[in-house]
Amino acid sequence: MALEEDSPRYHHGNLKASLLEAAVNQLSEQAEDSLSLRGLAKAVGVSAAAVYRHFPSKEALLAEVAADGFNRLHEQWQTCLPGSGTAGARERFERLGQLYIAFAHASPAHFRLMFGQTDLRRFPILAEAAARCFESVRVSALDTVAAAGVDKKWAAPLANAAWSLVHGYAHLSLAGLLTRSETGLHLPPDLLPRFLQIPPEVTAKKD
Amino acid sequence: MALEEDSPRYHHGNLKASLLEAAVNQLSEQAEDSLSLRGLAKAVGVSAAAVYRHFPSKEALLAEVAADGFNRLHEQWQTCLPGSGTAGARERFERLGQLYIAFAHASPAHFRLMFGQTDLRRFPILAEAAARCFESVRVSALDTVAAAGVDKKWAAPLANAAWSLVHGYAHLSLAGLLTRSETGLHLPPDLLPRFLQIPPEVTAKKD
DNA sequence: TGTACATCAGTGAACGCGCGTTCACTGATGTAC
DNA sequence: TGTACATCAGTGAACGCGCGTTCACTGATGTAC
Repeated sequence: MALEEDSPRYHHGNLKASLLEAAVNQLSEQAEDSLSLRGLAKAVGVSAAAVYRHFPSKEALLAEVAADGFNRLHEQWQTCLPGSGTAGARERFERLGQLYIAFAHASPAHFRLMFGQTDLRRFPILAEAAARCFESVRVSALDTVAAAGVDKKWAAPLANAAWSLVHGYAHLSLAGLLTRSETGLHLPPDLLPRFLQIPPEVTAKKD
Repeated sequence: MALEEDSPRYHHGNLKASLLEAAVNQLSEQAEDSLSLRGLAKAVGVSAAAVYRHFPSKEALLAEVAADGFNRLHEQWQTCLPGSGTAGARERFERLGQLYIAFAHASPAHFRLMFGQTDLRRFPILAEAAARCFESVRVSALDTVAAAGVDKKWAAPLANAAWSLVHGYAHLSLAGLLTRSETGLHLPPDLLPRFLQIPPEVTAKKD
């Protein structure tokens, strides 16, 4: 299983993973709509036709790249899902949002690919990866609402509002449209407790 | 000045406006990245080369289409800018957001074009149209903060938060990712007073 | 351990397409006299 | 009012490009005997 990156062999051995990796790399440097199958194959040092051994179409490849993004996000979220660790429900929910924005800023084109191409959602591998992330948002919102003693019926609206805020912030700040502050996020403090209509001190620091 | 829509004449007479109109029409039916200069020319009944009498490039045309979107939005906003009318500052600010979301839902592809292609921002006609809209958001936030008796320094963070919320909501609901409610927007009620840390009743109904 | 063979991940050339853009041109318009 | 002419908004053919995809193929791999 000794893989030598440099030696060009007839059988690449790891082509599918390499293509996905190359795609993610290219997305850190160029816009998501300028990803080409041929360019990807070239980057990996393989003929364009070879791609079709591993993906039925360019779209299927893109769907897997997008799914990969959701999987990375979901993995980062493991540290702040209910039942995982030190902080309280509200802190975990806030951390979810912070990681979301951090991901978008770290990989803007990847982020846009994940949310831009609605028609890619028909590939199950993407739909499922995305659903797993969205479910995490909802679960965390429910957890937060429960921990705050708020009626459960507010969990879904809270999830929508918080997710919208975070998603919009990610999108607009990437586009350079928001005012800046020294601290990074230039938002009113304590938005979440206000969503929850609880004075900040009630739920603060309960670890 | 009698323009007959149907009769094909050698000189179109109104080609630039017709091209922009055709573009907006096509955006209501197809994705923003499938707009082609040739397709547009065909839709208007003119050769592709004729487009270059009115736009130096396809990008310039797209920039004008995006600018047109901002201009439409700005025009709709005239009824709810400070100094215009019946409602209070907070109601006007909320109305801004509602019109923003309504625009996005009415013309998803146009909306995405306006915010998606950051590199189009180098066309002054677009940059200026966009800046006019963004300025309205900031002015309205400032107005709202002032009317609520909140320190002016919160105007910018409020504008960012409210705009992010609305933009994210528009984007995510277009993608079909949010939970739905009968009333349309499925969000916690009275988000804005909570942003402002004012009990709803203080600023409600002051017309 | 050595050979035959099925499997399948690769190759490279080609297809056909639609695209943005350029070019030399043509024909309608409007103004000067 | 009629003619000459400059202007310029159109035409249609062509260029060159990069794209996704297909095809007949080749060569490496691993398994059966």
